[in-house]
Amino acid sequence: MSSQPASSKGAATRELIIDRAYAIASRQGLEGLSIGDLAQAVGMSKSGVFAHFGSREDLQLAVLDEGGRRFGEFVLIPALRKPRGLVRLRAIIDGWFDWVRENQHGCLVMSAISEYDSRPGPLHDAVVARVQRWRSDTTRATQMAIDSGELRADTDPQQLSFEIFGIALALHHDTRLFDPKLARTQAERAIERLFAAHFP
Amino acid sequence: MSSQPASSKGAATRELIIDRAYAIASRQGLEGLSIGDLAQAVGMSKSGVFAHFGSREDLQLAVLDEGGRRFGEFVLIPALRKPRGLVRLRAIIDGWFDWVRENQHGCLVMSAISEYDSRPGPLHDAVVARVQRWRSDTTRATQMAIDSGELRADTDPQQLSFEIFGIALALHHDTRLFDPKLARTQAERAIERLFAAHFP
DNA sequence: CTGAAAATAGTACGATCGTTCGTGTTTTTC
DNA sequence: GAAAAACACGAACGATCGTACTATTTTCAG
Repeated sequence: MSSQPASSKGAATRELIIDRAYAIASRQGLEGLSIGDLAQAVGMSKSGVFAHFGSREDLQLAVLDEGGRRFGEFVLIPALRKPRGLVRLRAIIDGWFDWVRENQHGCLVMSAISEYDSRPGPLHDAVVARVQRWRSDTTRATQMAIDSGELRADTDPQQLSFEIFGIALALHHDTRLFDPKLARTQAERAIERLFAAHFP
Repeated sequence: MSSQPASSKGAATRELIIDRAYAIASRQGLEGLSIGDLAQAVGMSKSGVFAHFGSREDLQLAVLDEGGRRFGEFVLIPALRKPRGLVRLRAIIDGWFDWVRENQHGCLVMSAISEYDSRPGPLHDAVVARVQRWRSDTTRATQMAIDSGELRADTDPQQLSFEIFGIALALHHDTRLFDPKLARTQAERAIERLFAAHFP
């Protein structure tokens, strides 16, 4: 798959750079991503790497974008292939939980949220836009589960997705700081209790 | 108040340094705290500030400690003056929620969690120990509410405090990225629903 | 195959980082 | 008030940061 001619050499190495940058930033955060380290990781000169992006900030934006893209491909895309309603909503949640497990070393977007939540600038805006989109995707899936009658009609989809978000955050948190398996169990139990309270 | 002789000049300026450092690190994170900026903030020379701590890491540890201390003083201490049981547990949660509101610019401990959750070292260990203590405090308060019969006897206190933690994380998250007031309302509703599911 | 264009390397810059060291000043102790 | 101890300063260090500028190499179209 995706063995396109890659248009040009430059575009190909740019992809390589972003790939390595994603790996680094997932562990060190976008602020901990330096062009020197990155150049060494791809086996290029600093200036060679730098030339692909007008500035460090543009590089960070590109890497953040890649992070959001990978998350979407791992979680949202598969879920969208499921039928609307509770099945899809559960697919989103399960995919999200799996994502947390697969990325125990660190999730780029999550780190970015903490890094830029109260630091104005293009990166802050990009992070907010990303998270907002993701939240509204979840809310939309919740709304569909209400429309299909699988969740009670008086369910507030925004409230529900807020709480789902909280459980995912707690899972993310405990996975890193404490015991991943226990955290997963607790998160799943929390989700079940949450749904149970909203069944018709 | 607190016009103690401050033991010595050195201890007094050390307190001043940590106070300014706390303010900076709350916004920029402990990794974003530089000795140069800090020196300028306290009106001292870099080396003068540095001399109070053997290393930057020791400074960071001291600031983290101060952060935990302030959180404890704001949230836990007042709650411990309430009677055991649901009242105290609610005091913990309310205090926590208030803390998030009062620290919209940024919470040092929360930032530290993200910064060191997957970076080994003394700071990681200190963060984990702090959060672990806080979690067990919450769990203990939950257990007391079970013992008093205000929550169902089959309630799992660890599970419950996991979910409370998640709601607080979501509140923290949405307060920074989205609308603080809406987030607070959603968090409170989530707590009520959570308790309602565990009432006898 | 050739010439233009794109991609990469090399070098150097000013700034800032944490840290060390020697010296001077202030505080504490007797 | 003098001696001792604590404290603060200023300069300098090696390292690394992002970035600019100029060559050199590589790619691609005709």
